Amino acid sequence: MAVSPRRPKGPPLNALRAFEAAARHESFVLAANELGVTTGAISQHIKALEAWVGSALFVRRSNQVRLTDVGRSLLPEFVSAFDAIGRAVHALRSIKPATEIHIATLPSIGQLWLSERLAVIRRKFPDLQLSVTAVEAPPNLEREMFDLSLFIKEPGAAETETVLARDVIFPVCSKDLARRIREPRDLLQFARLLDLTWEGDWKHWADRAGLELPNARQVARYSLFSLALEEAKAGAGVLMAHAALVERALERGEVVRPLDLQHSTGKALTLAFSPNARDRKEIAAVAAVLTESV
Amino acid sequence: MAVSPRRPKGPPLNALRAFEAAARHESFVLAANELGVTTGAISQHIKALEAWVGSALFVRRSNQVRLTDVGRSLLPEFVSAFDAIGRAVHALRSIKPATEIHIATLPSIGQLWLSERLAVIRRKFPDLQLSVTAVEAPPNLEREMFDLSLFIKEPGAAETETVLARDVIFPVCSKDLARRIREPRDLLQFARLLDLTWEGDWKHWADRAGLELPNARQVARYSLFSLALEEAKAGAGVLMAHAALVERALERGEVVRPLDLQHSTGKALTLAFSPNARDRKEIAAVAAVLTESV
DNA sequence: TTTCTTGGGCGAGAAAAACTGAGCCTAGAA
DNA sequence: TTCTAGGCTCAGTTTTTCTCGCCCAAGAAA
Repeated sequence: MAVSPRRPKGPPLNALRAFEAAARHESFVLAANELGVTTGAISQHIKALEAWVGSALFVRRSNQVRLTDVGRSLLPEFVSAFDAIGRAVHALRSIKPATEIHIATLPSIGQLWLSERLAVIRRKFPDLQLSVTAVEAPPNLEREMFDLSLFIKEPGAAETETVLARDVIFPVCSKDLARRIREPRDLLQFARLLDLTWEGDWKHWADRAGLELPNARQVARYSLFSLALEEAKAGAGVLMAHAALVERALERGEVVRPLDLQHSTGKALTLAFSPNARDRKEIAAVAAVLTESV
Repeated sequence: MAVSPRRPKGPPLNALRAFEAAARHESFVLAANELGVTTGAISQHIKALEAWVGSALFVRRSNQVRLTDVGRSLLPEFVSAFDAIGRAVHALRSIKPATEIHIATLPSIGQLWLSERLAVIRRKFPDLQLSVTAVEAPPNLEREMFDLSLFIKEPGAAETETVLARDVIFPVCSKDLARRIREPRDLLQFARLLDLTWEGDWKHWADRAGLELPNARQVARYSLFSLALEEAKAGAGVLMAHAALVERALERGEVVRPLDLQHSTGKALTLAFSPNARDRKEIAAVAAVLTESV
């Protein structure tokens, strides 16, 4: 009889996780980003996994990776498996009262909306460690170790999300500039400021205003909304602003609304809860402060 | 705003797996055995995980570990999460035709029943790598990387299992001894041989035979059925045998049945399939040989 | 009682895995 | 044409994981 010394081993769990992330994003860079490692690490995990199965999971195309058909067919099973792990880990986390709360949000929301509310929360709950992580896209809260996330997005299921405010956009600029603006057409004399995250905002608002936008040179793009806002304060041009992000600047008079017309994007500033978060009193308390502060 | 450099990390996946196994068995030794590592490794994983949560998952009681209540409440979620992982990994494995087939079985079944059939299979499918792992208890085939398992057990769901033969027990001994046996009572003059795995066999058969077993000295226990069988061949006593395990020895006349009376244990020699195994032609072929050989 | 056995803890060192960083490559965009 | 984005590999390092040896306590056996 053939002796087989030990039980046959499965593939390394970390490689499976790397595969799941890479397959979901169909990109090593995004996967690496999600898992907080370099692409090299992902690449090696995938390679190890492919060696284990003896079959390619991705096709490498110089500039990008694509899932093979088998790879793609495997994906749903892996996604739900790691969702299950995520839920289990959340359950594990929730056996102790939270002393540290992790919030994920857009950089701009973090700086312009959350920041001052966070100060309130810290004052109210001095024992709580709050951490805010700026990420570009809403994380999967079943999976990742955030307790709350705050994004401007299409509202989803009510059990896991609370809508804080409808998302509304309108132009803002410095007082100086505003004096020279009477009607939408007047905006065109100034540079249009915009955040790369919301590239289409100007178009949406212009459509609503019946304004034709020349596809002009006169556009300044910023990778951060707050940068664009600073520029607007300084009179560099007109910024298409999201209400939640400029409420403070408007109150302070640092920028003004030259025109009343505003446009509802259909999205909303939305607070999302990780599994179990609603049942954990510290997290619920933080969420309550955020909700009531609107 | 508090800067939180990276995304909050979850606990190490391997620690979760260690917890799942340890919690399921409520024993570090068994968990270590299942995962193919030492207890020390398990111990460290658990410690790391407890540090991560900040709360005890097990209570250590010098001679054993017990799950805490919270630990126990977490278990089902972890079990199903790792089952999901197991299924995903099986799916992953099955994208390539099998070149290596792993079978789990009892040591005694491996030696006395499977061994010669394996030879047939090897002859028939020379390209196939067969590996047989001897384990004490039927592994969870959703989880572990076996393709087939072969055990004497209560038959379960028909989709994942095939019954090869009802489990029947009866006494066997050498020809010499058999000459001095006419009725059940005569057995008592000889040593009773038994395998630790089936400690209760003598009792069951004796009940059926209406025989009173003195709780005698005259019992020789072996950790391997095949050892006990060798002893029986040598005339050291009477062995309570399982039909499947002595069929060959009976054919060869190495042992004989001194009495006709046999007892059905209600269990069966059962071939179990891992997920997907039935759809993989190499595995199905191997299973067919085993099934037809009965 | 004493002794043995079993299951687990702890620490040091070894082994294995995972990660990073630099340099290279290609396709498509500017 | 050049630049950029996304990926690959390889070497070297860091981190994790594992083993090994020794200790301990409780319960079983003697």
